[in-house]
Amino acid sequence: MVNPRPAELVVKVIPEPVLRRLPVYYQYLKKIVQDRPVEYISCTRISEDLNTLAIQVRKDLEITGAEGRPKVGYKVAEVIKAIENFLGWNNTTEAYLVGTGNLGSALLGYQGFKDYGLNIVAAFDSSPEKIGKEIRGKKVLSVKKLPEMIKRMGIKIGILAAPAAPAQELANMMVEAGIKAIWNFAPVKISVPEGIIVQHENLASSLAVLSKRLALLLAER
Amino acid sequence: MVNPRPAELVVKVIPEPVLRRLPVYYQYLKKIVQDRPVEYISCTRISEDLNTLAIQVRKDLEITGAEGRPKVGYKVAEVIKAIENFLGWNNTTEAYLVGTGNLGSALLGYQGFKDYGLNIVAAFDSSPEKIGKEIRGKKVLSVKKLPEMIKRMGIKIGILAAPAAPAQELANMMVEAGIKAIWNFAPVKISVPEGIIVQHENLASSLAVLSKRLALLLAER
DNA sequence: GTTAAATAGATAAATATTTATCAATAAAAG
DNA sequence: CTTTTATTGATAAATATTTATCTATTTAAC
Repeated sequence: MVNPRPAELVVKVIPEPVLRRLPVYYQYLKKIVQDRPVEYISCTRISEDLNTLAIQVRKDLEITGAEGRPKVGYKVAEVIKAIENFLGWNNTTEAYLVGTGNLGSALLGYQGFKDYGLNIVAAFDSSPEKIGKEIRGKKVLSVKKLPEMIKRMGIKIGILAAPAAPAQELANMMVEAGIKAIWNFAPVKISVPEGIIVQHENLASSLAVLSKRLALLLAER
Repeated sequence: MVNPRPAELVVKVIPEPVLRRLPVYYQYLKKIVQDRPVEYISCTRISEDLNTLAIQVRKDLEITGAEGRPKVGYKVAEVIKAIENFLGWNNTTEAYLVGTGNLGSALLGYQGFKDYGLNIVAAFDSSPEKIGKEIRGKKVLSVKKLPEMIKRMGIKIGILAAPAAPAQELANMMVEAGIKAIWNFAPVKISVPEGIIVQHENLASSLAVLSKRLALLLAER
């Protein structure tokens, strides 16, 4: 007889596609309750509205721990909570943003982050004209202060919205100072030591999918 | 004996993960040649620099039709061209942008798009203060003119950077006027008729992956 | 020349992810 | 109260994607 591993050690690894779909349900359900009070909703209904398969929705929700009732469906509020808890969006995480160009400014002004438990508390830039000013209500500090501030405030997430050229160096600086996760919007792959998380955000990747699909579409007939 | 399908009808469908990786190679290779003139590069080298597996790189490049030589590797310039051709980035596609808030403005100012064969030729907004002005050098027109302009210019790609609320309506308007592909940055899933492409860009999805991985990292030990 | 090394290309195996099927359950209809 | 229906939850199958193995080829070193 084989001894099963103790439950604590079985770290169930969640497929990335599932993780990426959860926020879609989350946004959808939040909109649902906002538009009109709905207590229950079924996977069938969700899948029709989001144009996917009911089985997939069921599988995905199962992972969050949400439980439904036959013939009725899931309690909307419970699913929202389940997704929040599962993703760790129930309590706020503070982050620093580095680079206040077009994209950086847009990210600073994005109101949606607070729904996802993310709070950008300050921005950093190297340009003297920007340092000391405020952008979208957030203080802009000199990148020279970045390491010290990361340490002092115990910041764990860094959002990198700098140009390609200085991106790697800025990432090194952040990691050195104790950042554990970098959300990278710079159009280069950055290297980090083992144990540090990098989430690469690449517009070009999405555009590639779009371009190819459009090309195929226009080519057929 | 089974008759194989004629070659023209065998539309080889490309896995989305592959499509998403191609721009990463593309950016990497462009940077390589920019930094110093390199004629050949091997999969091994690429995989080391990008921290992936050589086999994957080889498989991915194979799809673009690039050919390498044993012991030497691929001609850098040829791979770049192969990716461009494969994704249809070799000739420019014109696009309209709808919504000139923080994100819309950032997209208007993004210089990288021209490398990917995308040219945002005009922007549309409903706010009277913005109409008639220029943002990042691009004219802002009234959304009322959107359908007419799409038809007149034969625009095929619409970039939707509006708030969630009007997103669906704007999408409808675009499709009605002849748009074939929508790059959607609004934080809602939008529905379109069969045959129209929607590429959903969801920051929350990426953040979900980051959040979960960070939570797991901080939880261990 | 001959041999060794590095690499692409082809084929096969392994793994991850999606989709389908079936059984159990609770609500609603008759 | 019984039957029907819609639904979840569990299990299984199918498909997609990644990773490994093997072979052939080309270059460079000896």
